[in-house]
Amino acid sequence: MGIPEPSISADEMRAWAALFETSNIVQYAADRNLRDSVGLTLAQFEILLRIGEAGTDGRRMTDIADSLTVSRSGLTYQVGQLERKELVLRQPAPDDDRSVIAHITPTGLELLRAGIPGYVDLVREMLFDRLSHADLMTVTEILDDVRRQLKEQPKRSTYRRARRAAAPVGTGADAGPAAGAVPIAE
Amino acid sequence: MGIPEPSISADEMRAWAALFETSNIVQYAADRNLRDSVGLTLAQFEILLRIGEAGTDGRRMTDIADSLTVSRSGLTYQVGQLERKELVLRQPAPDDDRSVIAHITPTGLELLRAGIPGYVDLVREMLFDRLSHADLMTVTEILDDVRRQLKEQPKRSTYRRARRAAAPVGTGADAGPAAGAVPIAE
DNA sequence: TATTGTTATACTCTATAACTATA
DNA sequence: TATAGTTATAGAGTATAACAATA
Repeated sequence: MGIPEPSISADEMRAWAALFETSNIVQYAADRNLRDSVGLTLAQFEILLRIGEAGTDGRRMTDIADSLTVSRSGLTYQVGQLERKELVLRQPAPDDDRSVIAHITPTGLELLRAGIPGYVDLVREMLFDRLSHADLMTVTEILDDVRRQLKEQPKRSTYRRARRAAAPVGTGADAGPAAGAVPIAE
Repeated sequence: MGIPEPSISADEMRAWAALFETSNIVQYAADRNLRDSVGLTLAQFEILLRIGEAGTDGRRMTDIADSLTVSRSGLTYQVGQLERKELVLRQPAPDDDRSVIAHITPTGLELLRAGIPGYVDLVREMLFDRLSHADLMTVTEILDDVRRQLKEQPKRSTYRRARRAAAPVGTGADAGPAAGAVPIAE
């Protein structure tokens, strides 16, 4: 009863909680801010950013999906929203007739320019005004490396299978399996 | 045209992107994993974790909401889902008749124990197997500090007002305001 | 008056899988 | 066969504001 060893996983889960919550709090705030300032959700704004970054060349749909945490159909939906607002234009790719290239429109670019300063400011005020530049670089190096690794393999639309079958929600009777004590955190 | 100085904000936005994307990728994977293994979304599982951690005392709804990125009504909805599955039980608070305390049920505890190992493993494999323990501690210290600060003031259900009025989406004509060049990132 | 929590409505988004078309 | 993208549909989740009750 009760777990004595601080155990590695406790450290890890605190680290994960810090990452998780910090990221979510800022994302939430950015979402509210962007809805107010430019009428887009954070998800939409991030997509528009990706497309805008590509300049006049535009960007393939799959490319965009891979650079974000969005499914194909989810991206189709969101780009559809952007297109309805005339911030984006889809055109067939010249080299591969299966592909579609999304281009940013002048209106879209305008909106991007209107939204970016506030977005940058918000992230700075919430995150970076509380960090030394050294810490900033440290975190970036570490996380950027992890991110790069994570983006390599999963190839999007694949996901880890469960490693452990469990009661499918309602099966209220089966011997307690894994952990043995009330205190969570392990 | 084109932005010469790498500018602080470019560094910052890369740091933010690393945090943002890493967190999202892992959250997405954890969500899929938990749906498979215990039939809960990550959001629901996190709520159940909060309630489970509190043990027999249970936990006030507001308390839970404040420890997460959920609105009051959103929490009511999600706890309602958990209650329908009999993983949680709500009872009026003895000391404050406005408050409601959520308790975990034996079934809920069982499910928590079934789900935690896989969750911990996933986070470890995706995140911490790619980090030295020193880096782990560094990131935790830095982010934990930021998180603590962020959680103090915003007091939940408040949010920053937009700092800059902008075209409400469809106003396709007004002089380009803020930034001056195509390349985004500033 | 401020807080706690719930409800109601409308809407947005997501999951899933089927489907078309090209490589 | 595999990849690119869309569609359809059902369901889950969210935003907003109004509401009741207690502090």
